[in-house]
Amino acid sequence: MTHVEILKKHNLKATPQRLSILNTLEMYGHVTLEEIEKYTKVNFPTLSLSTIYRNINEMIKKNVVSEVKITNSKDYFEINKEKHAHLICKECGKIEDFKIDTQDIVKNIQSLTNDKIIDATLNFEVICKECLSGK
Amino acid sequence: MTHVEILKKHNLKATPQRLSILNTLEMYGHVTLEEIEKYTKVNFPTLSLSTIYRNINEMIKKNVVSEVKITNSKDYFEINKEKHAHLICKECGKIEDFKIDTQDIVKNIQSLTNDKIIDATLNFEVICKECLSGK
DNA sequence: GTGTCTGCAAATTATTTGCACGTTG
DNA sequence: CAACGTGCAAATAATTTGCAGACAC
Repeated sequence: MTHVEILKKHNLKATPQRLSILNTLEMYGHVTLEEIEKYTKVNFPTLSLSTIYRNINEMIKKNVVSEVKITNSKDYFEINKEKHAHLICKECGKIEDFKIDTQDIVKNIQSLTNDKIIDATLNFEVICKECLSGK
Repeated sequence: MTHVEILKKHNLKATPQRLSILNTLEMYGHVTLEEIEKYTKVNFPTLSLSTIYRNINEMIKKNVVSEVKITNSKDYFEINKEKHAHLICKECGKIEDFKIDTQDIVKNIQSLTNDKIIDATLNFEVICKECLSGK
């Protein structure tokens, strides 16, 4: 689905500002607010910070974008895709998506509590292969 | 270990301010900054916000306290204990500690990536037993 | 054309800092 | 008593909001 289609599907007008924000998210995968500002302004110098805030919040509310919170670091944002976990390199800080079925984990864990587990947010601290190989 | 001992062990002087913050964390388990301010000031009305900020940050740096980041909610703080996961009730918002060995999960997952997995931060969205039973 | 969106400036909220004084070990 | 910690006020940073004009559909 194109970004235009995604926006329309969620009753958001496909403005150039929104498209450029989504484009930045697409290109960089996981970005902080300042990074969105920095990278997006390269191609869209007149974009204002308040528009970024308004749109990120709006798109989060509509489930187009989601927030990735990582201990001891800033908040990141990503385009909403299939559910996945994150691998966060302790050394270089890179964040990678990690496609595992979180429901598998949920099933394994469910027997350990009386609460009904609905879903899981999983962040793994890693040393990524590049850092491991000393690159 | 008492709070005084914990602080000394980390080269932090055991001031009444720090002890009262730790006491609030102990009593409530997981608290936001505003909650720390609110609850702590009941017994310590002169405590200043900047002292709370300074000490929370200091204690995080020294691993006395840790930050709990949950998608779509404020940051919480807790006293550092054995590694554990969190169960977050979608309905009432309550956060419970969930004592599972995160290393077990790490082991199960390690074969799926070439990154070296060091540790895991696990948050489970749940409906807690109280909400389930309609209380 | 109408309702939504944007940029700007101003308001509000959150966090940090400098400094003079108090306290801990 | 020396180093460290605190409160206060001021500085800075982060986020939100009101409004007038612009744009998407």
